[in-house]
Amino acid sequence: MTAEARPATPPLTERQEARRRRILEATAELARRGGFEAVQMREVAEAAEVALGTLYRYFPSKVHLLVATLQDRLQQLRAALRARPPAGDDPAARVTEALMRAFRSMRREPQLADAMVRALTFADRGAGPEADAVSRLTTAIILDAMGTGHPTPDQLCAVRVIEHTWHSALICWLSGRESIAQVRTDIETACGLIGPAAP
Amino acid sequence: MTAEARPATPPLTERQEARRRRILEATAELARRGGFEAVQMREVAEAAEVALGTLYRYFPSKVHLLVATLQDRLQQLRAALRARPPAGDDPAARVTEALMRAFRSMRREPQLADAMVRALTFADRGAGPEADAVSRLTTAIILDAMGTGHPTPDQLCAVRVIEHTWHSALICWLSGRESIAQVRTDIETACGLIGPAAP
DNA sequence: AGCCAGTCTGAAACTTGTTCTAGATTAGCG
DNA sequence: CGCTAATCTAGAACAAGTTTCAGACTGGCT
Repeated sequence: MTAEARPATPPLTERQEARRRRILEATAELARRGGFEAVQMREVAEAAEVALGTLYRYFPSKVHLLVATLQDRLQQLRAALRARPPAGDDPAARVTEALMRAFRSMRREPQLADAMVRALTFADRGAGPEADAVSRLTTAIILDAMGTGHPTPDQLCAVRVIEHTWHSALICWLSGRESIAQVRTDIETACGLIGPAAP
Repeated sequence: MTAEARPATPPLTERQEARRRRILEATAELARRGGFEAVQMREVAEAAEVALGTLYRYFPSKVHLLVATLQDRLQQLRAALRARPPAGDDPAARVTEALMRAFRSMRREPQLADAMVRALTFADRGAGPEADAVSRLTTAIILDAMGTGHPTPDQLCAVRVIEHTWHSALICWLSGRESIAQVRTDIETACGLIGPAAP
């Protein structure tokens, strides 16, 4: 836990850390306003007071940039969930609540959500590691909510299906193809796979 | 059933039908070779012997073009499945088999699959109707495989989760984040939601 | 202090999706 | 046939992601 999730990243100086943060801030702000297309690399660079080339040094593409933003948000979300964990009786209910809370935070800033999620689904092999990190974070959030010590293989399968459902339902909602109620139903249905589980 | 799925499309002349077909052919061919990024509008136009403006008249964006290609494939797939339906004993097994056959056809041309699926997930509200058609086709394929007359609401929920899983697992596999075996497991797990069902 | 390597900046260039325009072709119709 | 509206073509032009480059700046080292 102490070994932060930064495998091969050389330590950044303070100014560099600040730059990185400014970039992520600017990205989120632009995305909040106009979604994916409003996040234009030149504008991000300008808003973050950084040269375009520098932006590309920190984040090698628009997709990387937005996926990193998502990663950021998920980390905050996970922390919030740790601070006030879902309080259902059985694991399925807790996972549902956790994901619905996540969904609510997406609904609060739909344009930002759109930008981040579209970037994630668009991420190809080039952004593999970053997308992977997001996936691992999501898994961790679900496992946190389940609360069972070490999950069985069956449970891991269920978690993967839940994750797929969460992800795809979110996309459908963002493109107006699915209602909020349906998203909830889908998540509940998928969480049914966890079963009442062992006591 | 007789009212083809062409709501507002004025009837095309023979030459126009041929152009449309040439465009879709060229798209598939380019995609097969180099995936999403190899499908460049200028190249499609040239390969289809059509002016760029015409290409855009037929398909208002690259996303539309690729989603239409996917729609095309799914129709063929559905026909193939009708011709030789999956032969499992229970609905869950049949749906699994249908989806695994679909998956196999994707594996045969991974670059093409990549292009089509990336376009689909990238489709925003602008390409809503087209993406919807793809979704309805997928649902139809699953319902075909289930074989139950009219599904219960619960079953429809299950179908939606299966669809989400299929879709998202496919993306994960395409970006190298999930193995073929995992895709199968995920689909089987999701299909478990159908249950042995009523006799 | 002086130097080196790495980093940052500003600006231009390149790529590819998308739009626009002017003129040629075509289809349908009297 | 000859007319008209729609369609098609060729090509320029525009927009935004990405790359490149020369020069300025920074941080660490002796």
